[in-house]
Amino acid sequence: MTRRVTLKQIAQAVGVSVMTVSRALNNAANVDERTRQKILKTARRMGYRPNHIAKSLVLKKTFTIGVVIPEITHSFFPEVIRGIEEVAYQAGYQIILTHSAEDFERERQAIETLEAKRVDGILISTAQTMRDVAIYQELLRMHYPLVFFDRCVQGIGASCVSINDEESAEMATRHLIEHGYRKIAHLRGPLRVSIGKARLQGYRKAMEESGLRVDEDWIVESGFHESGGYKAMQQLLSLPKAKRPQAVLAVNDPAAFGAMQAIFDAGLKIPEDVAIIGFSDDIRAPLMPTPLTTVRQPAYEVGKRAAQKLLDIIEERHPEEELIIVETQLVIRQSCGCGSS
Amino acid sequence: MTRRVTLKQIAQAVGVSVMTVSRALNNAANVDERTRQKILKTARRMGYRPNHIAKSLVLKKTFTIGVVIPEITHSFFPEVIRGIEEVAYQAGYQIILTHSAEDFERERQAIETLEAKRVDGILISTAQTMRDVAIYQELLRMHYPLVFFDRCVQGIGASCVSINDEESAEMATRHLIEHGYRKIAHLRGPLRVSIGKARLQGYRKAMEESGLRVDEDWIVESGFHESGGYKAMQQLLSLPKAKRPQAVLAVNDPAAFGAMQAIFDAGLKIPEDVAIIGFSDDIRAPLMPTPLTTVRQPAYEVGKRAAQKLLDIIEERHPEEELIIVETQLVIRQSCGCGSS
DNA sequence: TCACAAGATGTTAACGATAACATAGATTTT
DNA sequence: AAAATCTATGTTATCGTTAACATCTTGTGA
Repeated sequence: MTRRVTLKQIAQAVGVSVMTVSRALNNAANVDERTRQKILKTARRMGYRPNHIAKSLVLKKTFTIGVVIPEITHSFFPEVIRGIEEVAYQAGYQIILTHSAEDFERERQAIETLEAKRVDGILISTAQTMRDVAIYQELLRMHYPLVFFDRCVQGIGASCVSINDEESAEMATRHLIEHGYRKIAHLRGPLRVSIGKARLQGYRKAMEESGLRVDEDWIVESGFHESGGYKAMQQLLSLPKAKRPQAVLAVNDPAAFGAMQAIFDAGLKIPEDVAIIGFSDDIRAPLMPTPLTTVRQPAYEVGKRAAQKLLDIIEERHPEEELIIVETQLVIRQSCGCGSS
Repeated sequence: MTRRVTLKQIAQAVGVSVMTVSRALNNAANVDERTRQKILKTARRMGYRPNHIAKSLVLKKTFTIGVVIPEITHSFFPEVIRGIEEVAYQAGYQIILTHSAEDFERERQAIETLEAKRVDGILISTAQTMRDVAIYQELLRMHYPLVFFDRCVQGIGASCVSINDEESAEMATRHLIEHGYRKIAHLRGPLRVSIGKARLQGYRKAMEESGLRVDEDWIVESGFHESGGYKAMQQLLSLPKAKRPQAVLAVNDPAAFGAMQAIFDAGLKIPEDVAIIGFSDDIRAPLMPTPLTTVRQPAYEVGKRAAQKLLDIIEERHPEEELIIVETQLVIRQSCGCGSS
């Protein structure tokens, strides 16, 4: 790369000290207007580009935040990123995006690199294979600004932005119960991931409070993807007829899509034979052969709130731990048994 | 933030010079094994985290690449990003993601910041409102590694990774012609964006070579979104019956979705009344009431190739200008008039 | 007219790391 | 055994910028 123009070179060209150039370019006070103009002109002429690396070194601030997501393709995260990016942009921050591909080791590496790059703070949605919380605790111990979003680790003192998973799952399950279904199954996510646990709890709570028995065979792990949903649903459909569920709450929409395919492949109908509700309001949800009733997660909003909270910590406005809940909404379509909307 | 441990502090603790610590931590030769072990142990105990900012300053290398995309939500770009991230990760690079929101001024700012942060190279997909190419030329003049992807600026000496837009549009148009349609319209993108221009050209070429007349009223700008596609299609449907097109090639899938809705809202049927082909193979394409025939763009592949090319330039393996074409594939479904596949 | 404030600019050190060269002591070569 | 080579380590300068303090001018009020 061509050697870059530095403050020193501009200083020499204009015939002033480096410090004066620095002051002029940073619009600091106490610089003679004529000197400033001359410096600005020369800087432009010479094609000067500020060096934020040097600046960061002395300021101990990079105006960069690190984002660690487990998954890019799933339509939820791009929306979250857009929210984060929007808030960061407004505040003059850049984002370094890293992708753990649901792999804990890769996530740990990502965090290490982000630390090495001295990002001003980190936003994390944990990987499915998360094993221990020591890395996060270490970050917190050093007072490294850290905010979890969507998939949180709670109880270690970090702020968290997520949706009210438990209540939402409860609400969705209640909706199925109101339709008159009694045998309701749940395709659950991994329990070490916060949303997996919370949604399962919400499901259980709704069943319990309605006095419905939960057969443990109705709770099957599906993971977050189509294929897992397909297999899990097959398993449910292979139960003896008396045990077979009339309705299913899926941990997210992709799992629901897989399950719908399995139901279809078994020659059954939705919602007549099996009703189903998903979670996400994936872009594809309204386009399914039977449009999918689902819990809409305002992903953009989650991203925005998470970034705002992180900046509040970084800039020491509201550094205290906080649990921010973004409200969901049950989007009723046909898969739950409701008439065409 | 807590004061960070530095090489100097480790050096003092162990009783050696800073340089020895640096060497030990970088696995350089000529460090006594016992000394190295002692240093490594002390570094770990003290919770040392390397400072890439300082490192970057002296090495003039950040192991970071900047990515500028015009749009995050559109399912194409998240996939591209995943490809970029994957290649970057393998090579030990991080990515700074910036989002121009289709705004030229914001894109210019993003590039400036990336330069200031001294990223080792930049990947760009230009904004729709692109006005002049001076910024890119400036980057190239300074030999700043730069690769365009998807929406390229050609003829200024930068490498570009994209799909064979023109040929693909030609192929898709031919397919419509083979179905026997004669009056074929095109919902085009903005002409200042490379894909807008190329796809239009491909359409024209196919029509011309088949000896079909192109009525200029058949070429309507739709932009890249549903709403634009909807409006553009309404415009086509309002043409006098004799001029009304029998088939449409849309510049991308979202535009096609909008158009399909307009056709549906006009009480017409796809493909019986109007056939349509899109471009992208959006995740929703197979789920449309009439599944959409479309040109599949291997987005992940585009991301990978772009990142690889950029790294080839950065690491001076293949710095020469190159036009990399990733092959598309016509995914035949029903909207073009083909029977159920 | 003198002391003092304010304005404009300069000087020095620091941020945390590495490159390049320097220097002891140990080991090999002839 | 002297010279040459290698090994382990240290010293100094540097990357590009800013903070903090120092200095020099000019203007101002008593």
